[in-house]
Amino acid sequence: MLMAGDSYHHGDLRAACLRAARELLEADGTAALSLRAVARRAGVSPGAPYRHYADREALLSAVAATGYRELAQKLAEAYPAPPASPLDLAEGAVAYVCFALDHPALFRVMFGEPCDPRNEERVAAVAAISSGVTASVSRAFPGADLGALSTAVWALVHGLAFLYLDGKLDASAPQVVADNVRAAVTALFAATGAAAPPAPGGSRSGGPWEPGRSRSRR
Amino acid sequence: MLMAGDSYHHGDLRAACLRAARELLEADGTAALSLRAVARRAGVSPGAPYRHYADREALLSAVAATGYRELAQKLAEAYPAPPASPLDLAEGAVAYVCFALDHPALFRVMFGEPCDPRNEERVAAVAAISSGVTASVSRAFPGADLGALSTAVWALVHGLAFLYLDGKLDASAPQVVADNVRAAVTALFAATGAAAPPAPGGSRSGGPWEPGRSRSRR
DNA sequence: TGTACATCAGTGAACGCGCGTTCACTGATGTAC
DNA sequence: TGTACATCAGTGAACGCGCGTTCACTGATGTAC
Repeated sequence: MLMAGDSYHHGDLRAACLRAARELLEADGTAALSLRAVARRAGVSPGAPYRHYADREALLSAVAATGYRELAQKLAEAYPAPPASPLDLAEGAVAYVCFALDHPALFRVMFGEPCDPRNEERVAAVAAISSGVTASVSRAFPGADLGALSTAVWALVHGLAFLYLDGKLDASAPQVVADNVRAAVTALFAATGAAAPPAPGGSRSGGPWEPGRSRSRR
Repeated sequence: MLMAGDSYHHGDLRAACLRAARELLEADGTAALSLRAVARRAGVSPGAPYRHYADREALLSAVAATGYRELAQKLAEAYPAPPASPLDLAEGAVAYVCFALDHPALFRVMFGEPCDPRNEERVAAVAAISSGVTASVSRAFPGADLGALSTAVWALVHGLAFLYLDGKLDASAPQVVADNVRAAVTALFAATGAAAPPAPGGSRSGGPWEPGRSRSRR
């Protein structure tokens, strides 16, 4: 009878490898994850992971998939209950960028190297993010060219994440990042018109985001 | 007396290493560039590059710098003589994405891994791109919150490049990419108002980009 | 112009390393009777 | 319940590899006189 953490041989080495890989990424901050290091960390011989993963690439894809799922989760949490306005998208952007900065090495595994398109788990997890973005955009901008606009919004957010990750933008403090991400998203919308519902008593164009009016974040 | 390609010892090994590195990136398509491979390709012993680069990291930064400069060049070429409208930004986006797809491995060296912020050449080359974007944005959107909007535009374009590079978006044909990039950028502007100068006789919102009206590209 | 010398770019062998992957094996677990 | 067997997760040693980097050296080039 299997029990978590106390089972047949090692137990669930498949999951243990994923955990070890994630820990290594957090600890060493490097995206150069090796199978041997994972095995070592999982307390297992170098050959053991091959019982569960065909090769290094397969493990990497599985790790990436856990990251995609976690990111999707964070995005879902970032929106207020019915996500409805363009400004809600800014909160999604903040969540996306924060995820990247909280897990830089993982993020690079997810997006920083060519990925194996034949790994179904991976493809499915990415599709979930993509369709989540599309759903949010469709509610924030009813009637827009959904495909093109979703692509643009995802790209905007994704690009912000990478630029922060690379140190191309000031990522010195989480609050600074959050404010600047909101400002960037807002500026893009503000520059081109007045998509957002008018703020009570506030002009929206070009001004900095007012922290006092911050949206529903936990 | 030094002459190009016929000089003191090897000649200009510093430049030859850069060339070899670029060739390897193009040929092998991998961003895992090794000093030894570069030396081999340059027809020189493994230790030779150390006369010109302190270590692998230094060579990588120098390679990245050539990439930044080349990208800046391409961006400059993408704009019509006085870049003035938001739609011109779409052409810049197309150029940026095309550069990434034309040089995927190089692009990943430039942006796909943590970069050494103490390499001055590298920092300067990045700053050139950043300020180029800012200049264009300031002309396309006079009066906007320049800092935030430039960040947003760069991020948008940068994110598009990465999503295409990762296969997250359909990159099957250059023309498809160009059209979709224009559509994405246009959709973002269109969704939020009417920033672009009205096209003669054309509604702008949500529709696909009309190829016949293509902007000044060479 | 010729000679002696200093410089320094490139050589090639060597170092120690960690890697991915294979493979015959062992031994714990589950199962058939 | 007990025994014989089949399964298969994990072992540990080994393979061949390419890597970054060092180092004493050599020999072509430039320079001082």
